[in-house]
Amino acid sequence: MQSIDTLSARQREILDYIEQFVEQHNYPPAIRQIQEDLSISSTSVVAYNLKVLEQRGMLRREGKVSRGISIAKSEVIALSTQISQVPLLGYITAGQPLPDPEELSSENAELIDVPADVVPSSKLTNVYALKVRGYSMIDALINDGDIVLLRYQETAESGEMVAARIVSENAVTLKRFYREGDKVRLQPANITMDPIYVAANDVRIQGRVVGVLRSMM
Amino acid sequence: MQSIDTLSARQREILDYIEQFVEQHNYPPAIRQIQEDLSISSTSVVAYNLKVLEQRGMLRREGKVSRGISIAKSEVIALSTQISQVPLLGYITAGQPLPDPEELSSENAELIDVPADVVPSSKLTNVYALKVRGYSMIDALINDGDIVLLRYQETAESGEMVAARIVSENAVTLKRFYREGDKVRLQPANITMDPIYVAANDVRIQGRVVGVLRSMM
DNA sequence: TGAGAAGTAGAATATATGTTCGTTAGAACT
DNA sequence: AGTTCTAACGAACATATATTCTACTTCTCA
Repeated sequence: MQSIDTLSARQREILDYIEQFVEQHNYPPAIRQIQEDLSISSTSVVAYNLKVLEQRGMLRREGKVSRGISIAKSEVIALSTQISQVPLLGYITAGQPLPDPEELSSENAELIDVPADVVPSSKLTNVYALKVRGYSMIDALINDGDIVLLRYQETAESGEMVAARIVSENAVTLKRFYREGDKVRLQPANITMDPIYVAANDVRIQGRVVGVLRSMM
Repeated sequence: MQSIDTLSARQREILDYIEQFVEQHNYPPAIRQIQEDLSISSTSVVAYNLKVLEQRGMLRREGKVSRGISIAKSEVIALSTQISQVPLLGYITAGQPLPDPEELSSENAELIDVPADVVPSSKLTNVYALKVRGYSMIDALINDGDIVLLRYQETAESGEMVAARIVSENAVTLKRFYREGDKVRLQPANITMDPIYVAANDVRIQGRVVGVLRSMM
């Protein structure tokens, strides 16, 4: 047998063929199909090479099962690029209250993809998206048209960026949250700008900002 | 036969089973497997219902092929969530020149997912990503740690946001580009800030900003 | 209430498909 | 040259799997 990560030409050929076949048909090829399409003289040759490929971990096989071949790689892809989506529940503006995240489960909401680099799929529960309207969030480095990703939570730890509703002003704002006694300091993400201070009981946290997506197409 | 979009309980059960089976095994189930696991009395019952499901377009079958079942839906998913990734080529700071996008094809670069909502996969050619270091891009509403998506191009139309290198200052900046005679106006995305004017021949466009990803985990 | 449609049963049949096994041809090594 | 190992052959074999056919139940609706 060759060194651990070298595949013979034939093995690579077979692997590619399987990959392509699954892509096209959504089900795996039979050994005979591989044999014929690749002009291999005998099914046993295919079987032999499949065994090698399996030992190398390039694919998995289910014994005695017709077409019981699955490519390991495609599983990895399926895992790493698993469909991570959150519902886009509506708009966020300075003046309006946020849409009710109770509709999180609503099936009719549009879904948007969230790359794992922004929010790991493991932490995607209770996360929803809102589209920003207007320029009121510019001090949070968020522009008109941006999509903000919020995790629904009513409390926050100091330093987290939250969607905060200031009750007395009936305004929603995105700022970093710092609890300071019976007051709350709301600090713009833009470090060149000054914080504002609000009475703690005048602030309702509506969610934590976990990401921002901006398209400039 | 029932109305066009009504499936019998058994049909739905079978469909769900297949879906789940494929999910788990990466290859489709055999008719007998469906029969046994769902405690159906005969394979012909399964065959009958599969035929109905196929006529409804819920799945596709390849005649006489073992396990030649593929769920239509999974194809759609495969298409709509196609893997859209771009290479992360390095960092962008105010002082440093940009990494050479020639390495675009370099296979060793880390890849990051780009949701279609940010950049449609059809327009993803020549796009690469850079991670922002420092706070020099705040006037472009871009923070330390953000990931900017750039399409490589050396010219730009007025109004596009570009990565511009100001030669005399050896600085890179992200601004909206406006050509005004032999001068160039570079306008911060933050509309509350003032533009700067530079001689046209002092500006090198390094790419167009097509998106921004910000993670706040 | 009765006939046709939709669905279920059971068994037999045909074939699609994985596996086994004895051989052979080279390559690598002694 | 002899041994050993990988890779490839070809055919026979066993069985996994789809299909077919007939008969029987339920359901639907005029």
